[in-house]
Amino acid sequence: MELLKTYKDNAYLSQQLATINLAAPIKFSLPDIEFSSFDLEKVMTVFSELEFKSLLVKVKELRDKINKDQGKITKTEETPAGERILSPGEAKFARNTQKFSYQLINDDKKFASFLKKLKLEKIFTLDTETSGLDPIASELLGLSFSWKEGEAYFVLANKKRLEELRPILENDKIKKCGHNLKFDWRVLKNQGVDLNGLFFDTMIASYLLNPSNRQHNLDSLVFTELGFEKISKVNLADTQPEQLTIDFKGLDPEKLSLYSCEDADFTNRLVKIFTKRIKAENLTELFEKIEMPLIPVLGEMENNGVKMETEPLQKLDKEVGDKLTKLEKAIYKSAQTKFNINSTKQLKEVLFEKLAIPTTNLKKTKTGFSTAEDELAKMQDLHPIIPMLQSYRELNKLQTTYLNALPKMINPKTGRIHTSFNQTIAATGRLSSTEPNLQNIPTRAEEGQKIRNAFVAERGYKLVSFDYSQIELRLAAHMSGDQKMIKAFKDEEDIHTATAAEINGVKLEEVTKKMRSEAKAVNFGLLYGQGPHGLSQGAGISYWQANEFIKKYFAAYPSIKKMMDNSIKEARAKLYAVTLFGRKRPLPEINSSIPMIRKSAERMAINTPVQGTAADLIKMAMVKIAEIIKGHDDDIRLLLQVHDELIFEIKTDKIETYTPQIKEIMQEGLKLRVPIIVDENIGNNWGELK
DNA sequence: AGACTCACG
DNA sequence: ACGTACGTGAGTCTC
Repeated sequence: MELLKTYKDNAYLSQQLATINLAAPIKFSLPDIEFSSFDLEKVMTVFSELEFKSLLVKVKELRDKINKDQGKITKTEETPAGERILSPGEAKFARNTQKFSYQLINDDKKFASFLKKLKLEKIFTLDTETSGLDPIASELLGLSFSWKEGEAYFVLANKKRLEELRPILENDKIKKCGHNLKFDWRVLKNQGVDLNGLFFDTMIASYLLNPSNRQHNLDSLVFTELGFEKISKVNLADTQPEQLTIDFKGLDPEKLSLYSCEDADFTNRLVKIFTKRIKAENLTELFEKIEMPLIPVLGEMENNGVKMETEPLQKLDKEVGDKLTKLEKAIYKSAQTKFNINSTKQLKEVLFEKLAIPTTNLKKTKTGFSTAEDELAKMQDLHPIIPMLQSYRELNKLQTTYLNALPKMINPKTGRIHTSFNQTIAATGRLSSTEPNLQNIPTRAEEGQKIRNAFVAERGYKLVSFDYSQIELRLAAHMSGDQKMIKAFKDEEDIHTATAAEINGVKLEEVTKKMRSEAKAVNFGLLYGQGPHGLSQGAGISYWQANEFIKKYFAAYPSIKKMMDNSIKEARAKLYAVTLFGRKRPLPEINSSIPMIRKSAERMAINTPVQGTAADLIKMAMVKIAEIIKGHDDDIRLLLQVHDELIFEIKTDKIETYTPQIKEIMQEGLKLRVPIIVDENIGNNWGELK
């Protein structure tokens, strides 16, 4: 293992080190060495690159925490210098002392003997190697297998071998483990092989065990759990750091085999560790019944993709471009200077210095007064430049984030957009979507709405959406057991109108538009643990009015208040928030002595059970729906999930067949004290679904 | 890399 | 006295 000579050897680490910039030293203790964070450069020679990187991450985490804390601690309190003892697991920087038996299977004889052994196994770990990271475009180079510690096999892929492996891969009685199995599932699916029996994904296990971590990559799990430093991909392929993707194609099979076998072997070891921990944390049901079965569902959605028409976007792009050019000119004229409107730094100078727009009541950021939309709205009448800036911002966002970006994401092979649905990112249990994010396509602004029109159904099909109506509020009503709110939902009242009637003490038919919109703001805000200030912003009313509103709200719905207090109490005792399905979110800061940090954790304790249960619920529905539409992908395909809605592409004459079944699954999957209502919409494009 | 802004539920 | 709503991803500028 290569130890670092000095940080100057490594541009990345050198930059990292420069950004640390600590005000006070942090002390570190390892079994055989003690050092302060000021001495990082001196001690770096005893670490390998990966060790040192992980150390830097820890130092930065601590620095951020200390900086955050310092701002809030009063003068009388001494700021404690950070001190931290690395846990044995972290300190256990095991060196390469282990023995491995890894085999490259690259001829018929070796393959026959390997296959014989594999056939004896009822559970194993596998990993696929491809020429790239996009499962659609990539070529399958090989598969590695492991079922015993220190032993693994790498099969160099060809058609014949894949055919012989097919019965095993497709047999759902034979359990498959892996790390990020969705990728392997998609790769094999595109080779015409159905990977069945997905049993244990270490990435998902790691996520369920610690959903606040955003990184669950294999290398760092192996390092922190087993103290082993895997061969780095970069070293393997001799790739330049600036190269984004690593092409394994043409790589020496021996090297690829070693790398892949290591992946399978160590994933297999992690399976053992995480299985115990999942069980100990009572996460088995959630893991086995929801998260694991969801993998092929998401894989299918990603493979399906969604069709996009580029012509309407190009037309819109031109319109928006013209408007932007005109706005730009008008803004320069109004400011009597040319500047970069996208630079908040320059914009601030223009607004607050050159044009001297008064800054009272404006929010501040770290670098001065904010120019965010909320703040611009406050200045709206003070200068004609403001409305132009607001339009500019809206249109510019539209153009850069959507109009320019989306057409580039159309896959040339399929003519469709294939997003990634990430299952291990959001701390509450929600999915997230990347490359591109199809969960934040505009809907509110009128111009933006047009972008949805470009997402279309294939000829002969329609897009059909199913969305849970007020799902989070219904869950809050159920979980709190609040009689008034339950009754409102049972009577199928408009919940915001009902709330407005309750807090204003008027009859339902006497509720004004204003009363309803205020009530709506409170209903939403309460799910976030909002205080009077936030509500006054959200509802456009004064602080004191907002304060009164909240008081009345809790008087009308006393059990909601009780539930919120209870959520905090429970989190304080257990140090985590929990959903109806047993998903846990650790909240270690719930007992912090620093009010701001503690309050923030308290809001998470209020919000997570509601948001997280809604996420569990729709995931469960997706799994069940996938079962009924399995094998009918010519008739119906699930394309998108947007937190409380599912969007399908259904053959026109099959819509009537599937709609009631899907609705039934979504509405009846979980029995609550209130009905769950699902609304459906049909259209030729996404814009028509409302 | 971090800050800011803004799109969605 | 203080700040002040939950959860995301992406584009752009600045250092």
